[in-house]
Amino acid sequence: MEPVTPPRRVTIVDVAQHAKVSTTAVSKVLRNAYGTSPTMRAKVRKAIEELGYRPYAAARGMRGQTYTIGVMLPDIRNPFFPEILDGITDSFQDTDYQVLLGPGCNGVAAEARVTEAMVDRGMDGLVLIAPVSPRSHLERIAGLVPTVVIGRHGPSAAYDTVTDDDLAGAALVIDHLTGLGHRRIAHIEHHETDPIRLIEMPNAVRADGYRQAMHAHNLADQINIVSTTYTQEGGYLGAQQLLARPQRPTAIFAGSDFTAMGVLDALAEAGLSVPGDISLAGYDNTTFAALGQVSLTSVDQAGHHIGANAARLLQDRITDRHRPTTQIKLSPTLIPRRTTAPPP
Amino acid sequence: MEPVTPPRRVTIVDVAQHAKVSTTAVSKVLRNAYGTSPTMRAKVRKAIEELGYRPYAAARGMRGQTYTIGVMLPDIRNPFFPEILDGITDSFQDTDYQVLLGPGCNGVAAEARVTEAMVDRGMDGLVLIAPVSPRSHLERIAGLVPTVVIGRHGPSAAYDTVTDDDLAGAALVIDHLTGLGHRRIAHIEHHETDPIRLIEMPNAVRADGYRQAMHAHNLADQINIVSTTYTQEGGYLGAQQLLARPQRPTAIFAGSDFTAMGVLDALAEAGLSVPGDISLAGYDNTTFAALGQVSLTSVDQAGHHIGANAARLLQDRITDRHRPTTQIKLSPTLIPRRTTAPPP
DNA sequence: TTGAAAGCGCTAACAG
DNA sequence: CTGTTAGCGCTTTCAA
Repeated sequence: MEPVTPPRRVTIVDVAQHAKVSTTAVSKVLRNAYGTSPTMRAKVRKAIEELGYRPYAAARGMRGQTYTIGVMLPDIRNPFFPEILDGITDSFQDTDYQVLLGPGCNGVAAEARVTEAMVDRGMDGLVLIAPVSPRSHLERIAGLVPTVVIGRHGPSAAYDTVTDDDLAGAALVIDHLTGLGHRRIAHIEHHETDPIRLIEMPNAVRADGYRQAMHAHNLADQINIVSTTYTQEGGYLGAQQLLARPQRPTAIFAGSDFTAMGVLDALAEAGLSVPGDISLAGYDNTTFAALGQVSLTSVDQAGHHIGANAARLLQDRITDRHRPTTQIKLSPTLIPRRTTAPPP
Repeated sequence: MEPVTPPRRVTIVDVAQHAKVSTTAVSKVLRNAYGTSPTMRAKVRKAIEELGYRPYAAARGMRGQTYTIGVMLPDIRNPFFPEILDGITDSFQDTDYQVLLGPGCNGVAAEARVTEAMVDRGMDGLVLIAPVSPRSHLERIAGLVPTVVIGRHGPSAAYDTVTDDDLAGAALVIDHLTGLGHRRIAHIEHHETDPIRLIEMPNAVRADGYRQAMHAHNLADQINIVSTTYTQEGGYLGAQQLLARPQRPTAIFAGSDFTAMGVLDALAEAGLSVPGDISLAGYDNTTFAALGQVSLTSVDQAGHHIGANAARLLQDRITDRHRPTTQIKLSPTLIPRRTTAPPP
């Protein structure tokens, strides 16, 4: 057997003929526009129902809206991002907008490709989650399409932003650890060199928060940072480096839960127990952290809340492109679990 | 400060004027169509470059192609799906197609909404990953747009399929466990009642594979199934039910890694050690299973391979809508880790 | 090999 | 309140 050629789509013209009205009328009913009598609405609705009509987005796109929101997700594997995504999709659930995701955006080039593709497809709004693209690119995109950027510190005149307070999050961890009696607290950061990203990226802000919090606790002389990446491997290598240094830390603040997973591997390999020998905290409160076998102390960012706020900002911006940009900063909370305890 | 109104997009007309040729010429060069001289191609390419022209997908869509592939992912949280997705996107990397994901497709209604939205947006091809929709809906969609279905057993005349051999996967697990000396091997399945899904869904096939393999090992009298869901909670509840039954199993085959995570929780709560008291195997070989702290024996499905095959089938079908449908079945492999050992 | 022109389905001026 | 009509940017006959 073989698939057959698809039948011609039902168009607004078919509906108009069936309902014995003009196409304008149909269009207006579709968009709940001004100037339609209840009688006409009923007739049109009935025809739409009977014919199974659905508006063709490409044609609508040619006249302005596509009713599509694009979300750029840097890493679909990071269990933190789905929360944000849910927050976004839930907010658009009862609207005519459909949310579509751009996958595989690892790196500046891939991000550019995906964002351009979204612009080309006439999307009505964009949410960029933790983009690594240079600011100039973000602002260019935002100049073309209403855009909200999540997880990038530093305000912009071109786009709205939603961030979690990474400075406060890092402080939560250090407060928790010092409260338990730790002094030799090390940090594993995601390496960053670009001067703008050094200010704007969450990883850089977390490292900064670590430094500031250590100062605040009069532990400036204990500051001990190793610079790898926010990956399991980065955590593994980072922990090995830390263990090789003269004074072994009694606690490690890993910049992300992924990193913490690698730290756990390295510590297990070195025959060290957690939290017996070393305490460990992560960041993002991912599913990994919550697993009973892992039970990692972590910082929760309320991803759903972040996404919902981004969606609201985006809808506002779509409504009024000229309103001043808004920056929303949300507060993280600490989730203490079994990987942190008083030092030995 | 406030964002400004975006400048008018560069169109094919601008390019034509700039290059001093017709719009037809530009269109042909864009699509590498027949009937363009090298001189003309060069002129047009130069103009495109200088003006930074990008084709507007909505306009293209009105005449046929949108150069967009839609992928429906049921659960973005399942760490198995990103592998498939990578396989798909990698295959489309060097083409003009852009892959976009439909998020939040949990349940029949949500799936319908997303698939319809993709059809409305004139997508050129669809990949549906492990859809739960009734077969009739899948075939209707496939009648409208070239479609490949992943992870749904049972051939269709309307769409191509790529599946992993779940029957063989279940057998791998049972072979492994019996090889270790287990006889009382229980299974936790995802509850299914719909008669068609009972044949087509991977979870149902895995349960079937468990039964067949137990028979093959002359352990038909030991068959012990509990029916919950493929979630952490489902695993937790399933394990509790198993422990409450008269003869405690020496091994549990959980239908998914998610399920296995819940089993681990329940066993820990009951004071049972893994694999000391009970061996445990999962399915999907997700990131969870690979975590050092967990180290779960699992079945690997070669997700990247699945995705790549689906992409190839889709491209073939887009090229020729009338070719007979193809069914591809891939073979899983067992990844033994530390949660399985000989019975006590 | 090249270009003129029609039209895809929809929206929005504008006229009635 | 309702309908006529002119495009949106692109592809595709068809004629030159």
